[in-house]
Amino acid sequence: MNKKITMIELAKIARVDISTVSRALSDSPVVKESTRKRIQRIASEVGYAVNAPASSLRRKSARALGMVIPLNPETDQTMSDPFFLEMVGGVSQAAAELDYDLVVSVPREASHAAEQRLLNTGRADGIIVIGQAARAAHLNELAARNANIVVWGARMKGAKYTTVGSDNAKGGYIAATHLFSRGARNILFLGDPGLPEVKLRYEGFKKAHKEAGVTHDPSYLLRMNFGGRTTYDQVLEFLRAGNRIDGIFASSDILANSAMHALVAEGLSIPEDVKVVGYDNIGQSSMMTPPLTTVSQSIAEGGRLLVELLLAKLEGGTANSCFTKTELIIRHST
Amino acid sequence: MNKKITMIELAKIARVDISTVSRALSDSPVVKESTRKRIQRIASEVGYAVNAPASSLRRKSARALGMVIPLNPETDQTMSDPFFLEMVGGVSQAAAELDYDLVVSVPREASHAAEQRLLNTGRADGIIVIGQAARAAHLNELAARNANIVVWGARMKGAKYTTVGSDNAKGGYIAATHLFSRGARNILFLGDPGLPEVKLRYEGFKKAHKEAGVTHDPSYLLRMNFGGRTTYDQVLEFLRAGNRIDGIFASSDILANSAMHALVAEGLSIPEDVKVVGYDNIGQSSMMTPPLTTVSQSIAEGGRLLVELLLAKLEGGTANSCFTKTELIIRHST
DNA sequence: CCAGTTTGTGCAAACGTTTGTATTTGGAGC
DNA sequence: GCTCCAAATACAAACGTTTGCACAAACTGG
Repeated sequence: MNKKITMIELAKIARVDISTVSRALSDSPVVKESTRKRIQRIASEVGYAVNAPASSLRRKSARALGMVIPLNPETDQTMSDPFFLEMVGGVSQAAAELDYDLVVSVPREASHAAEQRLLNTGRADGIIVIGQAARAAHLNELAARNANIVVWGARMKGAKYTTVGSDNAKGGYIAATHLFSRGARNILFLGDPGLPEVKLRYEGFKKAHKEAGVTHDPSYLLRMNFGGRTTYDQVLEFLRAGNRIDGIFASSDILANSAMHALVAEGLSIPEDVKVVGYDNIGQSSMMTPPLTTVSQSIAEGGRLLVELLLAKLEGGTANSCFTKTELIIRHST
Repeated sequence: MNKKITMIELAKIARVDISTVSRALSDSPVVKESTRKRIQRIASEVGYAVNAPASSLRRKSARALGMVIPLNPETDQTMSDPFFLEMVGGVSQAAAELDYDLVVSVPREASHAAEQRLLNTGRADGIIVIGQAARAAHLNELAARNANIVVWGARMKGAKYTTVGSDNAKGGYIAATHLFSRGARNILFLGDPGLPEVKLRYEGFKKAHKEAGVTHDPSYLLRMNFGGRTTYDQVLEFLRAGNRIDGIFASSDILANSAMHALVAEGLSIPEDVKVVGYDNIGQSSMMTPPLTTVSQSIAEGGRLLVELLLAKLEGGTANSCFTKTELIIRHST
């Protein structure tokens, strides 16, 4: 490391005071344009970069956002779920464009220690939490202390924090409606309605049934967590128990994929025998066999919104919870 | 934000000097055990956390690692490739366990500006770069300046930096050998040998052919980048041109998946007509139809190794490049 | 009981910025 | 040529830690 140059040395080179350098580098209008340009030129010539810790210390702001991705061992979601990971991409991009760094934390425990730490240590100015699930109480507690926090997920009653998420009820509704339009009448729902997001999807799903005059047998709900490890077996068992279906709505693409796998194993063809709709529109869904029709959550848009709302909060504004565009991506026409 | 408490106030409460508090919190053996315990207790009671920027400034170490995931627009790899993203998970976990924070950066341009910035601003003590591709020269330049940098990828001739990666040559070799053992003789290779990793995989692949006495027709190499967007069409075209194959070795699971898709479209069954082997063992590969036999890169292990080697470097040690366990995951027996 | 040693704490100086305030500089107006 | 004002720059005090050093207290052995 060619010994790092400091602002003081830069000031010496430019023959001005260090304070002028500081102001010049932050584009303060108070320093004369010619001086500013000159200092900036010198800075880039010698490869100077403002020391982040020092700057953060003095300004009491890290210009960094924390991103917390809680892996609830209970729901069996792992880092390999592309949904989570696409979210990292989206948020990272959005943060970078606004010149914020992103500190990622993947806590194992269910407490809100990770959030606390990021905020209390001053390493992040605000944090983005992906998924609330059983942690809503914790998050509320944090939010109550006026913490700058934005959450990806469904808006829950009484939640004190800002959320961004897809319109889950609408998502469930359009998925079911699509299946009806393709002739499906006996639709299996996959997911854990214990999670607020899934609950809303299920409700939208049922609402569509009611409106279409199709009865939904509650036993056509297969409870399973997001991990997808048990999906194949559960669906297989369901089919072998003699249940007849012509449609599946899975609350995530990963579940849909495993379910399709089970269908094929039972000799059913997709979409001729059974039509399948997923949720998320992860990158892989277009490459599945057959390409999966799914409800798009606009993960990239979500990432951008999360960052924007958080920054608005940091600047003292109020940020309202909002939905990302929730639409059906139709991948096979039958 | 209940106004953050500082070490000074903590010292007042504990009726000791701030320096003692500092030492106590960092588990210095020089402060008496009873005092240490007492201070730590008080700290956790009042919810005190050491201010990271101040600490970083003083210690000249951020206790944070940078992770750079360059998205080369040329090779069309996007954040949605689960491989990259699983890597984030692995590294993040490993870093957290060693009490380091992880600053993630996803630069768009091909320069090494992101690495520079993370290092120069002192926001990260060292950085992990995922993939080298066309950036080897940049990375060498950085490494030459004694930068603390560890790279995921194949070890390249003359590279000055430490690398961690799977044993690509071995991977290609065992993939081909497996296909032979299943009776395949006309194997199609998918990937871009312009990339060092893929080149090695291809060489191992050819070596296996030579040893098995099977001739490899160079036209059975379909050049394509990692994105996978064109794979389906390329494979389809290849088949429709009348080429007969009974095996495919794809240099990534994503490519393998699209290729399988094309095979099915041509009425070929897997693995009866064509046996397919992928590379990476991403989470989805076990859920494909049929489950994909693939060469495992041990991404989680890779993440751990990257972090460990980088920390070793930070502590002044020398870190030798190394391989992760590279093994075949057999998912269908035929 | 005193010198010498160990053990535990306190003092104070950094670390590299940012920013409120003071000071200089260079013009304009008279 | 002097005053006054604005524009541009310099001064200096923080920000919250860590750590070398000095110091005090408590032991040890002779």
